[in-house]
Amino acid sequence: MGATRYREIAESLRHAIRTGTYPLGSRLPSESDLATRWEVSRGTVRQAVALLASEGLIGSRQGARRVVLRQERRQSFQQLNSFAQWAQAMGCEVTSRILTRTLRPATDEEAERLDTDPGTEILYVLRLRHLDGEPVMVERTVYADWVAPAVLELPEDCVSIMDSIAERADIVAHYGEHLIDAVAAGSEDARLLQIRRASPLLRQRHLSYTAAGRAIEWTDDRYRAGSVVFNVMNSAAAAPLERRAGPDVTG
Amino acid sequence: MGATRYREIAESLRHAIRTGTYPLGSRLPSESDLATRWEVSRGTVRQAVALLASEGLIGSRQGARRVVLRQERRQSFQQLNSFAQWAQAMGCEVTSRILTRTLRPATDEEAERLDTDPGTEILYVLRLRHLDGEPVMVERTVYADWVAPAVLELPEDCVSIMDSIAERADIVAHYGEHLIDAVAAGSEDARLLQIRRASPLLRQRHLSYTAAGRAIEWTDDRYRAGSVVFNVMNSAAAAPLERRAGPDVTG
DNA sequence: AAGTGGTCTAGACCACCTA
DNA sequence: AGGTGGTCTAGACCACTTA
Repeated sequence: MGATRYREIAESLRHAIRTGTYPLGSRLPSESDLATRWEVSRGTVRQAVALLASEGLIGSRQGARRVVLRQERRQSFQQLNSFAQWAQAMGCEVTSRILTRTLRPATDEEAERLDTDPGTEILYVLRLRHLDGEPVMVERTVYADWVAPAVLELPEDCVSIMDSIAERADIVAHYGEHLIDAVAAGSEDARLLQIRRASPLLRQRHLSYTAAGRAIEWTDDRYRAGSVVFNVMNSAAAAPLERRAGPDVTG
Repeated sequence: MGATRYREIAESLRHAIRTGTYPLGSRLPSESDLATRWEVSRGTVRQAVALLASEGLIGSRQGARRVVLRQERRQSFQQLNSFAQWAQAMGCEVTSRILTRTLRPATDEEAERLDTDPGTEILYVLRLRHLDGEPVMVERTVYADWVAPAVLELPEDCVSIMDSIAERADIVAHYGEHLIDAVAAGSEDARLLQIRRASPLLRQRHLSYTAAGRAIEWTDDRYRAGSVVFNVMNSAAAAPLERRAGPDVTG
């Protein structure tokens, strides 16, 4: 996390927005104004404001000053990819328990997701996760063969598998792809989460991979309804999220 | 949609990625290489590749060539904000019916979302939407007072309200904020979607506003489970989506 | 009409990866 | 060690908004 000039400026602007120096709906100083104040070129100022725009904090239109759209910064990638990091940042007490760990050949779908050959030995993990003592999420993950040894070493109450394998085996997620939808609780889900069968669950399936593009894991996380909300901010300039048809859309 | 040099280059690269000139996992030419080929400066090439990166197509790390992460472009902002535009792009037949339109004072929550005073007269619309004849989504929207007249003029089978008011009244959404979670179907939901009460629904609440930051509408869309999946791609560099606690997380 | 953001150039130095 | 992306500069012209 290198400290650069444009990150400094961005952080200063973030702080000014959060503390009300530039209230919601107000206009930011012009680029040339900021460039003068910070004694940098206009290009560097543009890098700073582009960062804030990508965080959804400000919006812009040609010819008009930039406008403050929100006061709070969006959470980081780590917090989206890691349940533990997210929950800790929220100030919740997180506990987890690995219920089963099974080495077995990958199914065709798993092999495709993990970009490996069908039949490769992968590691399947079933895990139950709690917030402040309440069971909130069931996690079913398959880890790629080259990751499995590191995961097998971990204790069954390990709070964050991703953090642990980053530290011990230097396996770090750089990219993620997420599929979000709603499903009815199956009997295993219902038993573990202590809810009725067919209750609504928010499902987040995601694939993590390294900076080099190597797949690490493919996971199916199911949250009790009401426990979690996903939030996304977009604009005509940038739309990070897309909507897709589910399997049972007719046609 | 102005044609600029960097957009041209981006479109050309997108095409090359989609058609396999640069397959999944392969490396893109270097910036200086592209700059020479296109007879532009390196800065312009960087704008082009930044665009592709924001679409999730390519990833980058300092010192190494850019890598192809996916082949297909993410859908546009319009398609995320507009059910009709999304469905049409998918090749589905879309129909909609406005069931009720009611002018009434805004509740406190609605007033806050629409950034107006509690008690301001807003327009509440209940609408049922079909894909290929199947009821798929229930939409409950409140429109800001200044938008209401344009919406009241529309026929009850209007396919896209956002498109129509853009055309007739020049009211265009530029930004959106989305909250995604799962809920159980209420009795009205169940009746309209022809499913059982308490069935799982994927809920997308969203707020649209203009380029100037003025709130247009606040809506609660509920999809039949299995009909739609939200997809997001993120990286350590950019995380557009965040996870939030729901109302009934303990603590 | 003046101000502002959007686009573009032609350089430069550095940190990092790959061979 | 050479190549590559990340950062930064100091200009320029244009399209658009605002007063």
